[in-house]
Amino acid sequence: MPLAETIHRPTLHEELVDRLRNLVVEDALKPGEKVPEKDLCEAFGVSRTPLREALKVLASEGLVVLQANRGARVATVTREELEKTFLIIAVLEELAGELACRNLSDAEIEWIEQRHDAMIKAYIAKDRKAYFRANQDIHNALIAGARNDILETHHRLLASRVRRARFMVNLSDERWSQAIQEHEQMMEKLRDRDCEGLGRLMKIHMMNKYAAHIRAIEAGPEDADGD
Amino acid sequence: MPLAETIHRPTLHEELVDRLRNLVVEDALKPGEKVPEKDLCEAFGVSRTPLREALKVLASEGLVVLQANRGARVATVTREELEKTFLIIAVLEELAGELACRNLSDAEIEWIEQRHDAMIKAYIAKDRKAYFRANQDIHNALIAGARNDILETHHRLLASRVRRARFMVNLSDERWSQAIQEHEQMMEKLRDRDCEGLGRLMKIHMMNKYAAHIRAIEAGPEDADGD
DNA sequence: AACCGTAATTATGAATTCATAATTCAGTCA
DNA sequence: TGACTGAATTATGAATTCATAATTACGGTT
Repeated sequence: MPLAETIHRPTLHEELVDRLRNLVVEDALKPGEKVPEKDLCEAFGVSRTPLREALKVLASEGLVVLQANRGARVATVTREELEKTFLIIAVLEELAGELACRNLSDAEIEWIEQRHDAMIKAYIAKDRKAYFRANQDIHNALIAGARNDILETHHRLLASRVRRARFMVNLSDERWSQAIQEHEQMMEKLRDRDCEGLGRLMKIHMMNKYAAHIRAIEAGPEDADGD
Repeated sequence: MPLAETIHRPTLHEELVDRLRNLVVEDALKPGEKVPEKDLCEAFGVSRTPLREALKVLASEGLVVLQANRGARVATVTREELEKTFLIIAVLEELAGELACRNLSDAEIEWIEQRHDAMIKAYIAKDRKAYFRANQDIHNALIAGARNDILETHHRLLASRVRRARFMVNLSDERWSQAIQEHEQMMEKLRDRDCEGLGRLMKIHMMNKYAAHIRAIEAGPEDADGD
């Protein structure tokens, strides 16, 4: 073990990338909205240079779109893009599940098991907030468990673009119970260290999540929180 | 059909992103090398502002690493990162193959078939340059055929990081003939529109490519061109 | 000669300034 | 009244400037 971890003092533009990304992901900046440099500079109390650098990075991540001489807009996600993105996320989660299943320690699986139990409790109590948190923890643990930071990065890039879509979907009772069942199966595979099986399930889980989302927006585009 | 396509005047920083990326991918800037802003500004005849914006983008793509107050270096790819990256590329190609197989028109498949024949001819003639070009065309056509620009983007991001590794590998006779066989099988699946089959093969093809590469660098790290 | 500390130099992060493209708005004319 | 023209305003792309961190060079000490 190294004596100490290298100290990391973030530069302004790095800080701004994070802050701006959060604004977008947390929906403080809504899709299609224009992002005037001046206002953001005032809001963050920085000059335009680091802010513009940050916008360039976010643009390369696809979170905002830059039009030359016309500034930045928060990227909108069309139904097509949503489908394209979900397909990719699904195969990345499949891979992540397979790798995580191989690499997670027993203690880590135990921790996931606990979060799983918490998720079930939240489901029974119909506590969507708690359910959502536990669900997030489990998925994050599985992605991180793959021990593949590049996979994690790309997963995060893709997920951030559809985050609103994923979590604003109106979680129907049917879908909710289906999701719970899928999670039960996933836990089983994980316990048994059936790695290919877990991967397959995670892919299916993601595709079902997408299908449920599409049904929700086709039915009516009012928002909600969700799975 | 629209009367005219929207004119796109690239900004300096966009232009620089492309140019710099090419320098890295084409190995004019070698891994680990420091990339001093001043020199590049002179080389490109621009001020530091757009160049720095471009470096931030390349850093977010992982092609260069930025150290605060210490400038940019071309990213080095460790063996671990190489493996992590290949795993992801493999599942993306699997997905791409499946989608391309469904979406490609007969005419497009015919075109790929022609490139495949050209590749075989190049193999028989032991013309590595021509082989390489045809091989690239085929892979690109399959990725593009997936009709998923987001998949294409992420594939490109990942591939650019390992491009040197992928194509500098010393292509052994054994591996070369194996690659040809794999391509034959892939063409067969494509002709039969066996989409899952093509996807599986493309994944395997990529993993074998990786394995061959590892064997090559374990054996001796002298460079060459290749499959 | 090797090592340490300090000053000079250089390179980088960030602010500011400048040039120009885009937008807004007032005024004109049909 | 409404659409068009063109000046005024605003916002953005890029260059320049400024401040500071990092590196190098130098000199003293042992």
